[in-house]
Amino acid sequence: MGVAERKERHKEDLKREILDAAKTLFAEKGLEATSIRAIADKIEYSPATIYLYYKDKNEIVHALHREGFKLLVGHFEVLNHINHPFERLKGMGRAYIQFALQNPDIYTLLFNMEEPLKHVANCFEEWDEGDRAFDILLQTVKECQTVGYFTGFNAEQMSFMIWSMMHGLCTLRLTGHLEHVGAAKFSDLNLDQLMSSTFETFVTVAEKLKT
Amino acid sequence: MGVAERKERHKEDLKREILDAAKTLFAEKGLEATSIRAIADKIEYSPATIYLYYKDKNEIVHALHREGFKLLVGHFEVLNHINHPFERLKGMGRAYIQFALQNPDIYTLLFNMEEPLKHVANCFEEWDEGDRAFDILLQTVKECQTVGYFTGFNAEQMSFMIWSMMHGLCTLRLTGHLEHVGAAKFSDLNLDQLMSSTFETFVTVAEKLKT
DNA sequence: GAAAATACTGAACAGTGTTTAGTATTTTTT
DNA sequence: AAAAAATACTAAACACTGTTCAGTATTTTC
Repeated sequence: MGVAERKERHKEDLKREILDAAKTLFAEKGLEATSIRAIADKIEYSPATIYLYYKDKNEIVHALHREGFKLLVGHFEVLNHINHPFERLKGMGRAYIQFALQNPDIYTLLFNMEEPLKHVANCFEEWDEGDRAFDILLQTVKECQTVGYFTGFNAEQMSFMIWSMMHGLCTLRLTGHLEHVGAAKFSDLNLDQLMSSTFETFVTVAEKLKT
Repeated sequence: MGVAERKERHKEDLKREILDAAKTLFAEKGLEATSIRAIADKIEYSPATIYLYYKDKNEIVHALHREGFKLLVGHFEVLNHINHPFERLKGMGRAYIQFALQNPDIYTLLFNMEEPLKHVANCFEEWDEGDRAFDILLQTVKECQTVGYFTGFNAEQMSFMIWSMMHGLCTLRLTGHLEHVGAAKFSDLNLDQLMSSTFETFVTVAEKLKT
């Protein structure tokens, strides 16, 4: 049955090709501006062919959603060698910012859109990479508590607070709000510095709370 | 010239009517799902008429953008009577959350979209209500510093941090991410309670830092 | 060699934002 | 009062979108 396998492989290849084309166009022009026809053009198939491999556009978006989360978790996992939990937490913060700046559209897809998440909610069978990312944060916060950080706080709530702050910072940056307000208040600082210094402000807060 | 004035007034009325129809439909179905044709239907004019009063859809969105910021600033201004700055800051946090939950689509429009902000950047003549909202926050933080809060911190950076946290919290809530992760971690808490307690976590942090 | 399954596509449908040519109506000018 | 000009509005079209479906080659099975 080597023939069937080769065909199956080709089918998987094409599915991959569609996803890669979608990812490229998406990064170039954004989600809304990326049409099925444009994806079809890029892989040199007819638009209708796309629908033989993906149910609809949402399914493509969802596939990118899953890949995006894996990429983010990858950014976190390279920090595993850092023994001190608070140093690791700082590294995660910087990695999160870096991920958002390097993959602005994927970041928006992961955290600023409703639809892909709805799809995840309907997929019981598959492990949710998004929850895993939060678990990594939660675990790190708990470890920080064993060495005197965040004492007296609920770890889950503190993790939510940290995530909110990081997410808010990245989102305000990517939507241009940081640029808009920052230009008026910090004409000497560039935006990346402004993000960093806002993050470092939180780090200072956490260190002052240390017992 | 009474006739010309009456006509002018009618023209302003229709412009208002278009905006109100857009606002209603927008709140009902969201921005993407609100078409020019639907707005035209609601005010019982042809779609082309819309374009006699607004250059394009973006201009309608931008008009709603301006109104939204005024609404938010209004939420803040009712707190002016609170003398103690930190109590006022807490009130602002709760008002911000309330505003986001009561006007989810307007909130998204104000803080999670790029396009309306670009339009603002091109309008030099008009006072930007968005900057004013941030100024209110910044001023309050500075006042807090006079009574021992946030000592040793740069007020602008602290304000950015607070805004980021509040915005992140609201955005994660409105996109459904809080629901998604929260359901796994806090099955007993409802989402509004989860938002409140995350905010209160920050309040506790600020109080612990007080000198 | 005939039948069946596979892989793919052209054309269409219903929707979108937007433009343009044209039509009534009202106002101004002669 | 009649002609000209300005106003308010619209039907129809254009180019685009996601999506579906009938139909066509090609390949596999019998």
